[in-house]
Amino acid sequence: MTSGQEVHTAVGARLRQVEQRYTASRRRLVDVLAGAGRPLTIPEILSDDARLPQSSAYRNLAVLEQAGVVRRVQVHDEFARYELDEDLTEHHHHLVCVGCGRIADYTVPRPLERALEKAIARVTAATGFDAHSHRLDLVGLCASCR
Amino acid sequence: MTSGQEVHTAVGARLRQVEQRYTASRRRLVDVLAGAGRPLTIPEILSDDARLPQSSAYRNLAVLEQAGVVRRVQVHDEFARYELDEDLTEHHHHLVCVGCGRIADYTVPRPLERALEKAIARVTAATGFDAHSHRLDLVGLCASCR
DNA sequence: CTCAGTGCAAAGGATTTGCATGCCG
DNA sequence: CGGCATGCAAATCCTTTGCACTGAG
Repeated sequence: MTSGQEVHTAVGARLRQVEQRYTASRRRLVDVLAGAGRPLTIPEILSDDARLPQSSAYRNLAVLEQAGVVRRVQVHDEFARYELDEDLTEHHHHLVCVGCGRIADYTVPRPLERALEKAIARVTAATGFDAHSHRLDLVGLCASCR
Repeated sequence: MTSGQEVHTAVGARLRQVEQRYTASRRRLVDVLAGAGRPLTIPEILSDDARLPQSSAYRNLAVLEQAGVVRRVQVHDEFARYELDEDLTEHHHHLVCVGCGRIADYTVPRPLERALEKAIARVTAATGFDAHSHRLDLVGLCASCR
């Protein structure tokens, strides 16, 4: 896990690469997401920092996504969710609770992760599909919804 | 892979379990999805069979989903997609092309699938999250978009 | 006859955009 | 100063719903 300061430095660099500024509200969005440790919906983000107007949140999250700073996570939920890019945090997957709709991060054992990557390489060779990344979600019930 | 006739029989049974009829338009939806071999968006489904009005398609897909006949697949796409439930087809995963937005089905080698299940069992034990199913998507570029 | 299913048109709701204003560079 | 970022409000667009009609049992 990188410190908050490092994250901001890295985010600033990425934004500059796509000729975007690292403004105060964008910084706030990054702060909220960095502090969550799980993908957040827009309503969650807005309630976390009341100074963020809805439309600016949507607009800035789109900019941040384009800059490779945040990632949009789509689930069966009605709301889209956002999280920091894995380069800024760590490679992980999601536990999707069908009871309460919450999403938690988790990481799989290193050996399995390696097996996944090997298998993905085989898929590329066999199908001609060039995989940039993979998503492994577990769908079920979290401890409090069981 | 089950034949078209078997699929209809199984679908009819599931609908009866939730006290729903297997009507002509529901049958058409199942036919379209069975013939696709990949998750389809509503526009794709509608253009495949012009006799399906939009609102009925949405409504019947919701019924079929509730009956466990179809599954809603959410991707970065703007449209939701639907596919037949895995019990009616076969356990598989998705190749998501970021170029054209298309989604293809694929299956991973049996040994990896077993490794996944073992790892999932460990996650359940360690975190208290009770996983009913898993999703493994590969995100990248398909052969024609490379 | 009764009631679920259908289809049209209108409503809903998350997300996007137009436009006037403020602020960074 | 010039142009991007902002914030409000209005528009978009996928999806859902109200309502009158049809058809199966």
